[in-house]
Amino acid sequence: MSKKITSRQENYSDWYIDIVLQAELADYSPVKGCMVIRPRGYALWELMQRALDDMFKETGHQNAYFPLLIPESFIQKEAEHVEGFAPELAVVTHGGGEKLEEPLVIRPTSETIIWSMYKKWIQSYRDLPLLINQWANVLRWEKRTRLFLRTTEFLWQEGHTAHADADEAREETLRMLGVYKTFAEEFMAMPVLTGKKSDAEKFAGAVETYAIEALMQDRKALQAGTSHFLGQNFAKAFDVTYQTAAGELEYVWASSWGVSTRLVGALIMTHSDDRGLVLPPKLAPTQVVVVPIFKNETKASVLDYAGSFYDEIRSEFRCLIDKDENNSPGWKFAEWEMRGVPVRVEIGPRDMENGKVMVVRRDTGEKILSDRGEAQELIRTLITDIQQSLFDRAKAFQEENTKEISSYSELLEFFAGDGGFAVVPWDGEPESEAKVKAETKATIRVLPEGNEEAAQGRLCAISGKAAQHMAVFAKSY
RNA sequence: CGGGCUGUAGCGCAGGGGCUAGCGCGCUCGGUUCGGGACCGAGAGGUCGGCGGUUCAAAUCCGCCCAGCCCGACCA
Repeated sequence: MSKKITSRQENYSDWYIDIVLQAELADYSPVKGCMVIRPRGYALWELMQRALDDMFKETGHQNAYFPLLIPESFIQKEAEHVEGFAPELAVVTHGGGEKLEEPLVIRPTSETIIWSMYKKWIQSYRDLPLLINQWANVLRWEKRTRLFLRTTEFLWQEGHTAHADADEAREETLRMLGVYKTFAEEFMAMPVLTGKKSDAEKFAGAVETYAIEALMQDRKALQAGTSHFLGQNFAKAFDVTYQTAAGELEYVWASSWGVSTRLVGALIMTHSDDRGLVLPPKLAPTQVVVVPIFKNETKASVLDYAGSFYDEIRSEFRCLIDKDENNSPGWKFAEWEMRGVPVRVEIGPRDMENGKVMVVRRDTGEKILSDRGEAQELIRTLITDIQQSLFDRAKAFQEENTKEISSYSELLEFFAGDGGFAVVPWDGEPESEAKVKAETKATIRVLPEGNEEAAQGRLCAISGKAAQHMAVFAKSY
């Protein structure tokens, strides 16, 4: 046992960090709060990017790239936006050895620079909608950072759309929220709640913020993606108007939406176990690893048998064959489990003689002795099964840890214990929300669709007044 | 940014004013092994996180700084 992963029970934070470092997903950089995404982690991100990017293209978006540096004055044009971001900005004051006339901000998000350009590009209703996405890095000076979950610099995509009317912009906001939900559930096998954020939690500069929220294994919520209806806030701040068919000048309506490398952290915390990373097959950089088991006398023949099997399946699956001669099979099993490869195929002399291969699934540890001729189909089935069963397991966990609450004492008790998602009738008052935060550390994660109707006739669990919403509270990352 | 803990070989740690800084794992070479983290032998690898101070002498004592973890404040 050379590598040890702290158990989740012993220390959930240490467990998470152990996995990130030992599975070689990322490493600390010399700069505080920053991280190096290593090839194994970046491969995961690339697969996420590919799936998301396809979905963005299918919904009519185009990619573009806007600059890293933003004039400081731009950030200040939208009042709430300035206030929201001021504490976490990094500012460039010098360039080429000289002090700059106007400092440049390293983008914390790109609304301002994008809307300064949209002003140039939009004149007529014929220019709308404008549906642009960019893949980029952003920088936010975070006080407390954690690998993938909150880093000073991170990678993300940000979609920025401009529309002729409010309904269309709202529709876009919700469409992309739906894209995120689909991606989270179908690719990451991570069930999410969707809904609107309370005012306290919404994006600085947005009219409405929507989010997907997932429940991690420690029963804390993680905001995994956000989609904002920006109203005309940025259009007004940057004076972006268009002429309608009737010849009137109107401000443009906007949405923006993003997901980041935080998704990698979400993925780890949703499925992994005390042996290491567990990855859903759709996003696993390596889906199948073939481990030949041989002695000196059997080496050539086993490698030949295992190698030909590997050659047969490699066109269908992302796979590797581990021919290393220095590590024992047991070491390799543990290592590939730690790295989260969904399916392992063990092939030794016995299998070779009997025309078999041993197929092992990472999520359950189940070993299946298969005829060699049937193994590829078995793996195909397992890949689908594992994807589904990871989702089912996570979904069951989410449901087990979601509780409807009606009284304040019950709420306190819930968050003093294991916690999870608490579905709570809420009067809609910021004071009630703040009280819960102060006394339990739990915040409103989302106001799910249809929550107002569900709250009718109920009393706020915090104030006792008439409830306006059924709010989902949780402690969060 | 406040409180606590930590920083010595790639990783995990021991040492705690004095002569050549150790141990386990890993790494390199040779050999034997190989169906759940193998073994033998020989090696390589260190400005003791950084800077400054005290001292005849600092990994060790003092100060400042940097980084990491935990708690808090803050955080689309």
